[in-house]
Amino acid sequence: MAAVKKSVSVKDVARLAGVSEQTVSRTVHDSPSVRPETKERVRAAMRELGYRPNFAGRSLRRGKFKTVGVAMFNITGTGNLDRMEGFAAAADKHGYAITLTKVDGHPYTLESASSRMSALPVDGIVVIMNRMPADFGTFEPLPGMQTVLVTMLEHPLCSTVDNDQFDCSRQVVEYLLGRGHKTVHFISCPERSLSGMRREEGWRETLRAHGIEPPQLVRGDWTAQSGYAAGQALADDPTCTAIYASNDAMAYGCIRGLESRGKRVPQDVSVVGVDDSLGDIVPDCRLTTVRFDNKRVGMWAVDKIAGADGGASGVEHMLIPGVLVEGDTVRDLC
Amino acid sequence: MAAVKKSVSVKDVARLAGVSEQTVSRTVHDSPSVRPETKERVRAAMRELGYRPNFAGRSLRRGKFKTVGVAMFNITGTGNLDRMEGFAAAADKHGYAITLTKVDGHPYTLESASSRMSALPVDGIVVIMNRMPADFGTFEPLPGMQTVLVTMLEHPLCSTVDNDQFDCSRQVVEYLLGRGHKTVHFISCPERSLSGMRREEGWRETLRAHGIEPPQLVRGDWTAQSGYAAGQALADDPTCTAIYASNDAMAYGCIRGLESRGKRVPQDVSVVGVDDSLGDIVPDCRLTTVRFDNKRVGMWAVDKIAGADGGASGVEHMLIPGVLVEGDTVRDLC
DNA sequence: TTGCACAATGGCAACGTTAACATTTGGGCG
DNA sequence: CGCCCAAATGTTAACGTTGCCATTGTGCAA
Repeated sequence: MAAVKKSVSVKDVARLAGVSEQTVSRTVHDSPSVRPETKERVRAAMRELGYRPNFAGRSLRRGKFKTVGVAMFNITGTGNLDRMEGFAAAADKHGYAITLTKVDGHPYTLESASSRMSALPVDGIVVIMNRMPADFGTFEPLPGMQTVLVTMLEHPLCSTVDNDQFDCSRQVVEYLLGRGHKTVHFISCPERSLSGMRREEGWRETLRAHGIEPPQLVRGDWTAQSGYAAGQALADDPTCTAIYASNDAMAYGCIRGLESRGKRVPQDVSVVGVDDSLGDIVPDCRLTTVRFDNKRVGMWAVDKIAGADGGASGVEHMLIPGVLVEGDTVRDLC
Repeated sequence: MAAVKKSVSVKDVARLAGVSEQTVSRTVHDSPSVRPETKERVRAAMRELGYRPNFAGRSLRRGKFKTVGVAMFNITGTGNLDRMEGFAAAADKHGYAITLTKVDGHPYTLESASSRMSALPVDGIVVIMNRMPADFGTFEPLPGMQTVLVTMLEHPLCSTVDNDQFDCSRQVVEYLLGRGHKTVHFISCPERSLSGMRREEGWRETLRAHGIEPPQLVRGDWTAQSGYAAGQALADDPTCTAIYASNDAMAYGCIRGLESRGKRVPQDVSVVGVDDSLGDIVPDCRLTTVRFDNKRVGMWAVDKIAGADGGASGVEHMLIPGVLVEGDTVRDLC
């Protein structure tokens, strides 16, 4: 029993309620031009039959899906969870849904992400870029399909949004200089990371802007082990009183590396990380770090599409600053 | 120019190619009953007009969306990223898409997740449960809408899938006993966690199955700090040679707590965690832990829906075992 | 009483696609 | 030469919804 052979449509509800299909539709949309008692009768019929509006029929009629497609080359990545939180929140706000797709990265092109998504019921596309797509310069979004890229690079035809990596470094460097440190050493990341390179630029240029020649950087590979090695290497450098690491894992590794050489943090050396990813994992260390607002990045991207809602809005580029979170790993020399 | 007023339909392509709409449709689906040269002509027309099949029209006609809805109460949660990777991979395999929705947890009911999703273009629903919904016992899935719950609890009407938490503890306890430890101490988690409680049960029952009365457990709160305190507390217990912590953060905290009391890991005490979440964050410690296969959990859920593809498949319950990953934090006493 | 405005409801068509059935064409064979 | 079959293509209708316009009913002013 209760075996629903086929889905219930407005027609069925209309028949049961003894009204026209149009009146059912109007009731669904709570139009003021339906008498309350009629509405109630229709609603009762809907309940009895278990009516649920059919999305396909509706979209076909309206020519809109109220859905934003999110294309990712890699699902597992720092901050993706928070970004998704943002996607979902913004979509929710606009009455939109999110359709998620993993795009095969061979080739790693915006074109492949875009065409993959365009077969799905979406009104706009968000592409999360992890590295430089081969066609970044030449790509053009599908006509009528607003496309937002999550990247720090600016694109002439697509809006873009990302964390402000340069500003992140600026904040850290100025914070440390403001605490009386004469210079800031840097533990970098592999050169293929766009955001990491931008952090490096920010560190370098901010120091120069303060008339300080950046010291030799130590190259890391994102892991705590590489941070550990960097910490040991820097422990013997008497000019090194402040270290800025490209991520928290390296910062933590660095602290342990310094300790292994008899240096104490923050008494002897100050250390700052980026990412706020240590959370509750480490018991003995409240690291000073920069917290990015990936949720806001995600919201901005979806807002751009769902907020425009047809009205073609212009291309915009947004960089969202992080917030420096003070822990216990920086000493104030002043 | 190239301003696309309205979308191109089969009709437009048909006109340009000088064939019927049906032939266009057949070409799209690469039907063998269209002559190769005709196909080529149609394809050329599609390219020229930039034709993309309309999802709504297709779904309306077919009565299927080829989409699985994923409802989450909390997007940010351990393992969610891996699960999503699994959702996306399985969806891809079946030619399905994933629609993601965050469900407001007030009230925290399966009903609210289900009705939220049912307004969207989905053929089936996956609900990720983080805790016990108020209506778990009474919930019935919408007719014709296959519903899979990601939870360790079994439901009479919905298929379920999750990590096998009991087996995880069994593996850890038997591994430690097999290394000659006489008993295994346990750092638990807050009582509201379903999975945590199941780990606790597994620990207790496996010890009993080996004729060992479980020692007093130490209650933690998932944080490294609580693990640190637990480690300090257990450091003075001479019977404690092996500690099993409900997650990696507490395990790591515990190691540091033991060290602070002069105990060394693994020489004096062995420590095992769960989650494999330390990754590259910690420089000096390759923790023995249990790695869950959340990607497989996600794949199973979507497979169940997309794989059935209309043919109503029965209710199944799946628990996916984790894998014990040997690090350097367990001593073999044999 | 008539006309008119307005509220409530109904009828129809169209959105884009494709299943089912219908038609045309060409070729092989008796 | 006519018949039949198969391959290739065309025609029609329907999926569920809703915008547009038409119709009906009701109360009120002229």
